[in-house]
Amino acid sequence: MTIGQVAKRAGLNPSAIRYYEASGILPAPLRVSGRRVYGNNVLPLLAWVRFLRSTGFSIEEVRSLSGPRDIHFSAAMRLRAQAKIAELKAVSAQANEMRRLLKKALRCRCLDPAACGRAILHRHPAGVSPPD
Amino acid sequence: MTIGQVAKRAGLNPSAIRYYEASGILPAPLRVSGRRVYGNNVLPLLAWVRFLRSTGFSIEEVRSLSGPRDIHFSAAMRLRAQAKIAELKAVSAQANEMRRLLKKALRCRCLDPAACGRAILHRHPAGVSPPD
DNA sequence: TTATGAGTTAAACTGCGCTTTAAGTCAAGA
DNA sequence: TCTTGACTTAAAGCGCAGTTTAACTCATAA
Repeated sequence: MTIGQVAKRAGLNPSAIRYYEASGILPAPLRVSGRRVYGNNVLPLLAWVRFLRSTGFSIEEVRSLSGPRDIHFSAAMRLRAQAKIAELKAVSAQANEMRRLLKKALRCRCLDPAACGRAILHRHPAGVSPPD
Repeated sequence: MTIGQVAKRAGLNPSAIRYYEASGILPAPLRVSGRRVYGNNVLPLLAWVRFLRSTGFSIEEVRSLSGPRDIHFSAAMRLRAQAKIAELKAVSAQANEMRRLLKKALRCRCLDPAACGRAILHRHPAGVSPPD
């Protein structure tokens, strides 16, 4: 497959695929007269990368996770994955809390944003130091 | 209060406060010999802005929400807030799904990341088109 | 043969939300 | 008077994850 075909099938831009290769998270494929030629095996790999990216792993993290090719979930990866799981839990909790507060704000009809801020943020979230 | 004092009490940098003012989400305060002088009323307002920002509203959205000063939750704002609530719900659900998949990946010990991707992504998340 | 379309590279650009920098102003304290 | 420290501005910089651009190559179809 050409890079364009891979891109289409993976739901990515060719530029993203080149970028992944340059970032070292995608192995350099064969070249035929200068052009990249991929086998089918690149598709699950790209799906895997997309999964990790959408899960919140940075490019750097994805790279560091793909160390020795023969051991998939190395100890290091397991650690990182566990950390990321905790992170995702926090993200979800934060989103839920913010949702709760926004709903509360929606129910409130005070005329003064400042006062409303005071009211809504009374039980203050995420490092907001409440006004005195 | 000077901008430095406001910044300290609001838990922000002076530059962020100036940035908010330049972005039109914070009213321009009085000037005394060129320097900004704030009243206490700016603190709940900043708390409010911080709350909206931490909830995921962009600067642009925060601006668009602070339209007519006398009506706090305008119809437009309620709409936007409702949209954001749905968004937050999706964020939370997505985080939970990713967490589920990562946990699944942690339990798996296959040797081939590609095959693992296939296995884990079998019930595919978030726009990942599964490899054939 | 020539045009077309898809590929190649390095380098610059994007968007967001600030932060940092450079150069200047100002009031108060020593 | 001089210094200090906090402020002022406009403009540039940052980090991330790609995208876009410019200039080029190449195989294929007309």
